[in-house]
Amino acid sequence: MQVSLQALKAFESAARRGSFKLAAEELSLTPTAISHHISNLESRLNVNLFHRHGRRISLTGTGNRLAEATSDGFRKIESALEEVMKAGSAVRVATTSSLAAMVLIPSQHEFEQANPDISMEVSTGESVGSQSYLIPIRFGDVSVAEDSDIISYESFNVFGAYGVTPPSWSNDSITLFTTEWKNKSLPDLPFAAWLEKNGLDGSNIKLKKLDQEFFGIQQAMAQNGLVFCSTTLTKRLLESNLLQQFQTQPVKSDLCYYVPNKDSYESRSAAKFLNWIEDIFNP
Amino acid sequence: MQVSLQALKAFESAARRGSFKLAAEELSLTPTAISHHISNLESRLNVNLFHRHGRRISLTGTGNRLAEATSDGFRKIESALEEVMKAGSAVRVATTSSLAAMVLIPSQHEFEQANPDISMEVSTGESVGSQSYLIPIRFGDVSVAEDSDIISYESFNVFGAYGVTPPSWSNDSITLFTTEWKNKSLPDLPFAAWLEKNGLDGSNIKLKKLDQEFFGIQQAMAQNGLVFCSTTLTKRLLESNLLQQFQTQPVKSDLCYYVPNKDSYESRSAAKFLNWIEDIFNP
DNA sequence: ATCTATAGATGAGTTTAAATCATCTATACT
DNA sequence: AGTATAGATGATTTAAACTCATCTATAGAT
Repeated sequence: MQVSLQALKAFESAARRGSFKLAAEELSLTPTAISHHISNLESRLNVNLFHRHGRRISLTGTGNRLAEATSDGFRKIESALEEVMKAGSAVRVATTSSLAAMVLIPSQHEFEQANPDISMEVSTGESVGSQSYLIPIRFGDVSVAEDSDIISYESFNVFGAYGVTPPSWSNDSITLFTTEWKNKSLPDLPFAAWLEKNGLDGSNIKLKKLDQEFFGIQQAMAQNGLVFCSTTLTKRLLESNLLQQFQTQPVKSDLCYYVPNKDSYESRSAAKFLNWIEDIFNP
Repeated sequence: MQVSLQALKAFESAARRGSFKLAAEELSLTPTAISHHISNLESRLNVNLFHRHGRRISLTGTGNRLAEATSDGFRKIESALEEVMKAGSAVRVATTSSLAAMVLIPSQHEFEQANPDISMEVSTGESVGSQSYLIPIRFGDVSVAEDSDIISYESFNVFGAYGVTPPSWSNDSITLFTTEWKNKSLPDLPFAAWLEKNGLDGSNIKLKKLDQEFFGIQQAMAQNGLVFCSTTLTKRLLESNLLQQFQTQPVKSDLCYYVPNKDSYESRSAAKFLNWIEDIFNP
């Protein structure tokens, strides 16, 4: 093109503001720069774009037509840019209450410390519209998720509040918090498999079922009790000695966390977030 | 703005052509420049815009969205620019058959010689839609035209083919070509006033009426006859000795040539043309 | 009316952004 | 496997963009 885009931007701004001085302020330039741009534009186009009444200016008819087009055009470009920049400077993550409460929100600050240029936002609940640039972390059956989308295969085990005496499985009557999904299409927790793997089939265990894993965890912590739940959710609490685990072995399940179309996120902040969350899940 | 428009243009082109090399050709740059622009853009936006498969590229989802907006935006701006440039590089003039045939078309070449960067186009006829940037030169009653729009007040006189013997008004029976407008709202030619001014009231003059002035002029030239017509139309022919005038005095009329809203033409080519045509009419 | 302050124009000089060149890597096609 | 092509990267050069100093014209105030 034979006319510079910057000159057009200067013109657009001057036309919109009706003054070279104001355009200069808007673009962080000197009025001289605007004047040069516009006279350059006028001589390249062989058209007067502004009438000069001494120290006052007004658009010519041609100037007016050009101004409309340039304003529309730049506005379009700028609003798209803003969208994209938003995507680059923030990650919005939507996930289950349990993952949000037990993992994401507690480590949100840590992520932002490690990535000062990215702000992280966590949301839960159904109301999560399909906003652009939202990263959903879903919890579900491994068979419904694409292999490449899975960020964590869930294992389960029994945990207790820190300091609680290890239960003697064979003798005592034990109360264990566990989860029964509201959503019936989700696979059940592998409690039977866990009993078998740990040779505790005949134990005298009473289950208290809640519909969110983190409710059970919180109950166990509050009442010095025990909870059968995902190892992913408890990792942080184990590390900070708010929970403990015993001699029992974890069992795999058919449950996993996954991000639908994980590879379709090309914003660098999304990529950083996904790497970071996978690192947390699979250290 | 924190991203350069040139980088966006480079991106737009690369996105549209699907190749840095092709974009470089389109923008008359090196592929290196495109590459720099795009990686600069990507790091400023914190978003990958292209997938790199070795030496092949493809848009990311974000890239695609941005490309749509930038393409639309730049297209809008560029098409307006083209319009304006057309206005700057050409003048389109619409006028009466007589003015076109006797004045504008004969001096078209001269104008283009004097203004090599401007191409001039002359059109006549009713079909002239209200195209943008068309300059109409109308012929009409001085009372319907704005004073400032008038480029020529018409005077009338009798002219003859060059070399024809001057008529002896008192003795001979003389045939005179003249004009009777098809359009009845136009004032008649000031023939009676001319007779009076030149003291020829009683002369033996036979009028042959045609509906375009230049028909009369051509007839007079072809038949070594006489024509009563506008001095504007004949000036060129007088100068080139194809017509001559006699001892008679010209008379003013109520007719004029004018350009509606003459001052609204701000393209420099239009301004040059208008100056030039006024110079021709009023030397 | 005259004076002052302000907006813009103009030309020369400076700065920074943008383009190129040279070099390197990866891949598609013989 | 070998060659040619597209793109990446870093250093260097170039040209466009911006500013500064100066000047003009006008709007508003005294």
